[in-house]
Amino acid sequence: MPSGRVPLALLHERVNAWYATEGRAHLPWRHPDCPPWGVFLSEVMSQQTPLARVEPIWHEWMERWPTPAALAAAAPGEAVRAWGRLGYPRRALRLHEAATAMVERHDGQVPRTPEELLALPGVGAYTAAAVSCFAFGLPEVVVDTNVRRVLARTLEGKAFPHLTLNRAEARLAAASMPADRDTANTWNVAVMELGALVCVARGPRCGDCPVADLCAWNLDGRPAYDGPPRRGQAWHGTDRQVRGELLRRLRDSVTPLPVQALEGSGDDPLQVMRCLDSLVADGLVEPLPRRRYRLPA
DNA sequence: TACGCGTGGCG
DNA sequence: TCGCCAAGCGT
Repeated sequence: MPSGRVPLALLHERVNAWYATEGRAHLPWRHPDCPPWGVFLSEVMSQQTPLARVEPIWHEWMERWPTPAALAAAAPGEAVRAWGRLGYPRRALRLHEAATAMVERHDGQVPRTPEELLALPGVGAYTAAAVSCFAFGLPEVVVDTNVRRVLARTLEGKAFPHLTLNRAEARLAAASMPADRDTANTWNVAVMELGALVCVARGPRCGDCPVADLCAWNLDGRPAYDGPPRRGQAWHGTDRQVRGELLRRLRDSVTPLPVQALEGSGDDPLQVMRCLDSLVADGLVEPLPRRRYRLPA
């Protein structure tokens, strides 16, 4: 439960002022001339992915596919190939599908409202709100992992939020929004940035924080996290690893690969074939006659 | 609601 | 070293 003791107006003022001087204004999708399509791309690419890895891929995509129509005209497999090692490659496929939907339903434009954005593949509550706000200036409630952590600490005095975003937390985020539209738009990006640069998960830099003297967690002596265990993500020997290796081989080949060239993608042959089937089912891989495979044309 | 989904860097 | 974490989404 929020303490109700943190003065929100002061919180907004401090965080927004901090962002004006310390925020990464050089990020290309934050440039005033960046089109909504560039913002849209950056948001999908940034899902569960550090920005440092996103930036070079973003530049390549914007040069190659500067509009939704340009991407929609390409083969989906080319989007998967250009995705490189960004991770979660289904996002590349969904971007291609979203671009197609923009051409068919939105006159080739990125839609403006959260409702329209939510209807696009690969767009959830966070991305819809972020694009509405950052590309079009609508004061939506933008809640990502950074915002959740900052609010958990400053308002609730906890080291980390719950494992999953629940209704009470969404209410808290909405209630913590500035009433003024311009202030709200800056707040959305500024509080995210504070979580990304200062109020980080491990080793928070409270000495550099503009609201350390208001933060319930800091004022309470930064008590350790005492909630349920935060489950890690298995990797070695998992389907994820095998799928990643299969896709890496297919990305690196200009021509279709025979199944023999893919068999060594894991230690368990049955697992490799199961993963290959799952990639086909996901639309990330296209099967050809004579047991050959390629990225979808 | 809980889980599966890539990849790589950092403490 | 190795587990944790990163501008989440779909089922």
